[in-house]
Parts: sequence; structure tokens; C-alpha cells
Amino acid sequence: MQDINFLKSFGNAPTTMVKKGEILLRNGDNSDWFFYVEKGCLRSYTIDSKGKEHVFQFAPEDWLISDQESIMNNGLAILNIDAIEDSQIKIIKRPSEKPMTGMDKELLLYMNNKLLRKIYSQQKRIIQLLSSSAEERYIEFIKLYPNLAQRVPQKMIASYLGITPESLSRVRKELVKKK
Amino acid sequence: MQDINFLKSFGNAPTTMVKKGEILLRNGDNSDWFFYVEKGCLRSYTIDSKGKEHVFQFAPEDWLISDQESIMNNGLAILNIDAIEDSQIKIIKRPSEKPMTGMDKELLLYMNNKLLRKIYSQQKRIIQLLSSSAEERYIEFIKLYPNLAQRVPQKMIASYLGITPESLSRVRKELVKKK
DNA sequence: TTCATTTCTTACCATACATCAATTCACTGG
DNA sequence: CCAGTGAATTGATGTATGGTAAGAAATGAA
Repeated sequence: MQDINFLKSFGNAPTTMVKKGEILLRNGDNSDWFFYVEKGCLRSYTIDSKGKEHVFQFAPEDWLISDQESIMNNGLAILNIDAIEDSQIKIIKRPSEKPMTGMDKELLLYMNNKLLRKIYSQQKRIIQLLSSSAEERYIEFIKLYPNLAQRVPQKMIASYLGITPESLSRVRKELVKKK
Repeated sequence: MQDINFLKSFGNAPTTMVKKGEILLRNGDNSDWFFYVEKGCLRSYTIDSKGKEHVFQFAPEDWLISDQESIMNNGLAILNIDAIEDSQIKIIKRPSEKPMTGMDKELLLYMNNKLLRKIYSQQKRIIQLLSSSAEERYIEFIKLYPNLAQRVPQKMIASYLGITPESLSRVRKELVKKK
């Protein structure tokens, strides 16, 4: 589908295997990389001034993960990306120099669409962070990433939700009790 | 500059005056509108299931505000947009049918850049909501929108920050004390 | 101006979530 | 298979922020 066309425009990237824990992008690196997940799961995160990790996104099968927007930060990555499962991925580099102007119209349209989708989902997340309780956010998380709750460590989910692992544990306990 | 070119591509929109309180876009409306603020200030917001308003963005002079991303919601606006000061704005409608494909390459590049910038700022906001206290968020708000704290009602700022007006009042008091 | 309405502040108390510490549980590597 | 390490759970307690209510200040309309 669309993702395939996108990948082709950058040449046929080979499939790469990465081990759980492997770091693919570090804060401060050149950020011209995209990762397309065929199997497994990647995640992006930041580390704050107190050394605390904050999970920004999960990318299971069929997701594309990158830190393109840090092109606004002189092209230096803000996020870190690593593998949280052994994964099979495609790594694509985009041209560093004027990365966008080199694209043809079709690809630009594709990118545009992807970006709008990302804005849309981020917008929903912001509104959620502004308005929902820990429990409500966890329930939404499960809807957004069905079955991921089984696969990724709870402390990462807690981080994604903006709560502590202890709180998530209590939230889960409550939900079981309610059912 | 760039914004001017952008506006030209849609034809020369006339300048419109809107009164404080006037609603420009309602949740559920067709969302093919952009508002460019020449003077004054607009804001976008949602209303949650409990009837509570959540300010999503402020748009003072020289900002462009819209709900394009709800093209992902069948083109129906998710946000509401209204004027929080008497304002002088330009209203631009984009073609409803296949809105993107009708654009030329230059405009697509421009849009792309705008979208990346938006993602970048939303990303920062998410990370902030995940990691910062009310006080830290308020300090960042002042950096992002200098002088807006003087112009817009505190209850809207509180809403933007995800806290109650009472809490914001206390935060401000603390900050005065510290200086 | 004056009155009415909304916003802001402050005090007091309530609550959601955080922090800390002690177990228990589950992997992982040798 | 076992030991060791990190993850998850649970209880006790702390803290930031929320909710309510009352008064003060600002704003707006007549």
C-alpha cells in the first residue's frame, strides 16, 4: 500500500534485525532516519533534566517511527528511539540537504497526509492529558494500542500515560475489581 | 514573507473584522477554513463530555489558526475557534474536494513545513504535560507567548495549562513571592 | 457614572497521584 | 536449573492540585 510506495521512493531499504534494547537514534544525533516496523516494537522517548524517561510513542507492526520534526531543531534529534522487542525493521535515510525540496509531488502529498494524521493523533493526546484521569487515559491507551498492554513493560506504559508505575498498578487493580 | 505567498495561492482574501466573542468555527462544521490573524487574538478549544472547555491554542498577531487535521475526521471540525479580542483577520477557504492534490509543489512544500513545525510544538507540549508541574508549565507559557499573559483572561490560560483558575492564581502568587 | 456580571483571589478542606519501603514475582544469563 | 536483577504489587504516608465558598476587583452595559 501507501507505505510501500513511500519506501520505494527512498530506494529499496533492506530489512534489518535489531535486538531488544538496541538504540537506533539518540538525542543529538542527526535525525534524518525513518524506521518502519515489520515485526516487533520500537519506542521513542525523551529524558528530562532530572534523568527521568518519558515515552512519547510506541511503534508495533506496520508503524513508521521517526523524529522528522526535529528538523526544526537544526536536524538534531530530540527523541531517542530504541527496540523494546527483538524486531524486524526497515531503516530509511532521507537526503540531508533540503530534504523536502528533493521530493516529487506524489511523495509530498503522501508526507502531507502522514503529517496531518500525526497532528490529529497528537491533538487527541494533548486534549486527553488536559482533561482525563489516569484511569481514563489507560482505557484510551488500550483502545489505541490493543494487545500492546500485554507486550510492553508496565513501567513504559505508565511513562507514556504520565503516571508512575505504582499508580498504573493500582489503576489496573481497580479496573479488574470493577469487572 | 512565506505567509503572504501562502495567502496569495488561495486568492487575495479580504481583511475581516471580528468582535470579541464571535465564533468562527464550531465543532462539527466543515473545517476547510484558515484564519490568519493580523491584529487581535483568536483561540481554538474543545468542550469535553462534562461541558468543560479546554483551550488548545492561542493565535495572536501573525499566527495562522485552523483545524485542518480534522480532515482525518471526515473534514468535520473537532475544535471550536473564536475571537478573544476584537480582531482583524483574513479568512481563507481551501478547496473542499481533494484539498491537497490541487496544490502546486511550492505550496505543498510550504504546507509540509508548517505541519512539521506544528508537530514539533505539539511534541514539546506533550512532553511538558507529561513531565512538568503547573508552575513550570506557566513559566514556559510566558516564554512561548510573551505578553499574552497580560492580554487574555487567566481562566483561559489555566485551561490551556490544564489546571484550574484557582491553581493558576496560586502559582502566580508564589512566583511573585519568589522574586 | 452606576449597577450587574464575570473574573480573580484567598482560605479551608478533599482527593488523586506521588513517593518510599518492603515483598513477591518473573526473567535472564550463566 | 538456579541466582541475581529488575518489574510489579501493596501499604503507609506526603504533596500538588482540585473543589467550594466568600469576598474583592475588574469589566461591561445602560
